[in-house]
Amino acid sequence: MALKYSRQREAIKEFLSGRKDHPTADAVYMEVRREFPNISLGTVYRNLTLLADLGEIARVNVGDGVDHFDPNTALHYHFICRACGCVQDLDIDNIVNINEMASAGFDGEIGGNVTYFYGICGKCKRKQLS
Amino acid sequence: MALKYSRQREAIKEFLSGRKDHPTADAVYMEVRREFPNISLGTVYRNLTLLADLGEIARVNVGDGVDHFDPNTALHYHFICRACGCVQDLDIDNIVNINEMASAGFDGEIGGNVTYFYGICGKCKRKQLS
DNA sequence: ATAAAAATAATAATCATTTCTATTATTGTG
DNA sequence: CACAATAATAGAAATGATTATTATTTTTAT
Repeated sequence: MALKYSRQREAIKEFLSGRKDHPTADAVYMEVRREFPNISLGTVYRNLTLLADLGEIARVNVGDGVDHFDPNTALHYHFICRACGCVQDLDIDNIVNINEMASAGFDGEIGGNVTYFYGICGKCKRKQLS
Repeated sequence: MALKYSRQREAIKEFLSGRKDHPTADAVYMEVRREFPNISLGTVYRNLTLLADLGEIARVNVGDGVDHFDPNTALHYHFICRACGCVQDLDIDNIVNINEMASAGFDGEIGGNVTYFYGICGKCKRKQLS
């Protein structure tokens, strides 16, 4: 099944590429709908899954029950605010090799890890003080 | 709303305490049903949530779309097999302080992190070789 | 221009989980 | 022990995210 161009898919990719807030499928739907008023949610889901499978975007599971999508496919870590639920990128320069640590004394093979951090984001922290 | 005893809740707690395989709510339901043939799935969910809120068990999100439950509430890490989906405990002795690393240059407050490892478990690895 | 194949919109289905409600079980007090 | 207050239950319906289905529309190679 050779890939065929679709304006909807381009719009989804285009929208996502300008985002740093890791939108959900529904958030993508809401926005792309302004350009394509009768795009269906199913189309959004199908294309997000396709793009993720192609490796053009990343699906991010931060444990809040909803999938988020990230135009940045490079390895990096995420922070999730317990107060507002926002998802932000973290810039950890020292990449610790926790995979090797975990491999010690384990009889299987560790291929990777998923790590996310949670707490209170800067905005919510400032709001609490006032 | 003061807590009241319930035989169903005891059975759920009892069953879970003897497990190392991190069962899902449905798996708990299937087993406890042998003792309480008409326990409802809703009761299982409600009690698992209650026990987790009380801190007597832990809810484990390993990114497979289903919640798992763990009688071990102490800090430890999990491994998920990409082949069979099993969830195992990992024994990492050196606990790296990645929270502090992530905090560097971040304007919010990091309270914790969720980390899980994935790969091929020992059993599946051996199966692949044969 | 056209026909094959892929993508779409709209809708129905699925799956995990939560909520609702009438009934049952637990428990503190007389 | 009886009994009333209230928490917990079973069963069923509801919810929310996601996937599947299908008839129609787009894309694209010839």
